[in-house]
Amino acid sequence: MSGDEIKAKKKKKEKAPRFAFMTRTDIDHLDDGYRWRKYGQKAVKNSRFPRSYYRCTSASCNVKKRVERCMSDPSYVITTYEGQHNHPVALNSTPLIPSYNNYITNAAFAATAATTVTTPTPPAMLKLEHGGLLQDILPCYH
DNA sequence: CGCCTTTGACCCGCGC
DNA sequence: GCGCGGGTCAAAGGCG
Repeated sequence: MSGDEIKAKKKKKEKAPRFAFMTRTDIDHLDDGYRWRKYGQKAVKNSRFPRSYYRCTSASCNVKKRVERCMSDPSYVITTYEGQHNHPVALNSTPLIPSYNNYITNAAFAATAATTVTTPTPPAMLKLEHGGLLQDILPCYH
């Protein structure tokens, strides 16, 4: 890893836009068009289920992804995106959710630029090919 | 062969 | 001052 990353993290908190949403699916690996590499797994106190940490495999892509199961409904998965992709989709295959990626970027940008909470009028529910449904979007700031 | 996954241990920041 | 939680990294192995 590069000291720059650690330096950036330690010296300066990079303003990575955080965007979280709840999805109902049995699979954690939803191909949004990008490749993710799991780099850690830790159990949360509030949840009896472990939380998974993913990171974009792209070289210049410092995007991080956090996947956790709902404490009350294990059938629901909370995905939190941190940062934005800096390179085009590496997957030449058909992305599972075309609007998915665009939606995240839009929401993240809106949350960062707009101080006031303004919902960009997103699709209420996106149908996932895996049989899941995009339930709701929540501006997660942790 | 290449790529990704998993586990453990380590480290830092903050709270009380 | 001390402790805890959360987060990250590294290495190895397995599989397609």
